[in-house]
This record gives sequence, C-alpha cells and structure tokens, in this order.
Amino acid sequence: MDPEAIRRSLEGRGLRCTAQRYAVMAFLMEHTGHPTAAEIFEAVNRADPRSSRATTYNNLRDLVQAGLVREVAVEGRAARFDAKGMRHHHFICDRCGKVEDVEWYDVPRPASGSLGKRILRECELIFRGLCSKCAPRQASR
Amino acid sequence: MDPEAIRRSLEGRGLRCTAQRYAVMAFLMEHTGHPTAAEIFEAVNRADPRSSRATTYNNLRDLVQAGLVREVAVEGRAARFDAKGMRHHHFICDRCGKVEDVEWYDVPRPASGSLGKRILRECELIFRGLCSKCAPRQASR
DNA sequence: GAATTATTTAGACTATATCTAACATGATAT
DNA sequence: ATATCATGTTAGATATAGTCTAAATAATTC
Repeated sequence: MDPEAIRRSLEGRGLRCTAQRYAVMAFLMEHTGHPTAAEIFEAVNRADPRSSRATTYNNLRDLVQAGLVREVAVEGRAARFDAKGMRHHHFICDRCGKVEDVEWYDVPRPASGSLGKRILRECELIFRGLCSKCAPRQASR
Repeated sequence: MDPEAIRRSLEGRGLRCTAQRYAVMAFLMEHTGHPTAAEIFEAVNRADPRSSRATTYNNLRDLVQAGLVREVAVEGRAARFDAKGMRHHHFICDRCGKVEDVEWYDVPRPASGSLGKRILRECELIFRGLCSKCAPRQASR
C-alpha cells in the first residue's frame, strides 16, 4: 500500500497525517478482517510509534467522520472497522460475530414517499446467519 | 394487545410466561420506537411487577434468541429493540441515533456463489442519514 | 522562531452489559 | 397435596467498551 496515497487521502479530508493516525489507516487497509478498536490499538502498539487508547479511538472517530473508514455495529459486541475500499455488503455470523464482506450489488432504494423529510446518505445491506466455520457445528447440535 | 396472544407466543417458543418476561414483551409491542434496554427496564419498573436489570437483559436475550424480538445495533450507542411484528427495514439517524422503521420491500439476495458455505438466515437493509427532525438543523451548519 | 492550532497522552470516568450464587417460582411426578 | 427439579429472578459485583480531561507535544502558519 502506497504511503503517499494514504497521506494524500488523509490530508484531502483535512486531517494531518500523524504517525498514529497513519498507523491506524495503514493497518485497516492491510487487514480487511474488520478488526475491533481494541485489536487495532494492540496491533498499532506492537511496533513504533506508540499510540494511546484514547488516540486510537479519536483517530477511528475522525476517520469515520472523514468517510475513509466504516464502522460496523455488531449486536452485543464491540464495533468493527474497515477501510472503505471497494464497496461491499456485510455478513455477520450469529454465532461467532465475525464480519465478512459480501460482493457488492445494487440495492433498490425505498420509495421516496416512505422516507418523508429524511435525508438518505447511504443504504447498507446486512446478511445474518452462520459463517462457513460455524455452519457445520451448529447443524450438529 | 391480547395478553393471551403474548402468552401463547412465549410458550410456543418454550419460554415460560412470567410476569417480568411478559412485561418486556408487552412493552415492546406497545412501543414501536425501538427502546434501549435501559428504557425498557425503567418502563417496566414504573409499575408492578418489578424486574431487576439482570432479568430485563436476560429476558431480552431470551426473546431475541426465540426470534420474537429484534436487536438493532447502533454504532456508539446502546442497542435498541423491537418486537418482530410487521417486517420492516431500519433508518438510523447519523446525528441523534434514532431508529425508525421504513416500509418493507423485498431485497434481492446475493448470488449463491458469493455466499459459499455460509447459511443465510436473514437479510436486512439499514438506511443512514438524517431523520426528519435533524435534517433541517444540519443543513444550517 | 514565535504564535497558533491540531494531536497525543495517561488515567479517571461513564455507560452498557454480563456474571454470580442465593433464592423463588412454576411444572411434573408421586 | 407435596416433593422434586428445572427455569426464572435478584442485588450487587464485575467486566467490557468507549469518552473525557487537562497537560504536554507536534505540526503548521505568520
């Protein structure tokens, strides 16, 4: 992943490219497995530069606000993050909570009448069920 | 709402119809505004029977597992619940976090190839943006 | 390089949810 | 009816996830 590209995408959104912020963004781009904030914090701190927990959360918040990162809320579990690269939908495993990407396809928008005065920003599709690891186990219970 | 119908739906799922559990279910059926666990706990305790916090959470978990209640995870906020009555999609306000229902319409399923060995249970659509209350305010910032 | 602004930090704090172990209740069998 | 047993409830402790604060540091601008 090109470091300059990351720097540019941060600065293009009005965010300074600090070592800590860069580390969060780079980690998300290299690890597409939807890590939690805690996992990102740990990963970033395995090597220099160090980053405090507050900074990791701050940077995740900033990156989400800037539209570079997506947060996926998972019921009863910590939020998970991914860099907004290629568009995709999400599959969440009922059993282990894993979040996986599902190939993108267009989703029909709701009739404008049912939205009223609301302003629609985005439309996401979430599939639920059992991931390929959990499916066999569940079947045998 | 018919108390007998609630009792039957609980027992049909192997859950005893206790006063506390009934209260949670009845509250959710009467209040379609997606309350949080804390709100449900408070509401149930405004009148008899009393219910502890743990019981409220236990019952919500049981009801979700039984498929009678849906949990909607909202980023950075407490989970919200609704009785699974009529099928609907959800609209979540970026600004105030409110969860609103959007009229149901069918969503095309993913190509079976992109699901692999996963077992698909359901498919939900989440719209994001600004609710009708927040839309005007945001425009003027 | 001084001033300004954004960012980072450790640790306290808040919010949300789960766990524990004792007790109560409802269902079943005798 | 009463004993038995599984299910449900409870208060409070504990865990987990995330935010806040105020001081220190780093980046940017003048």
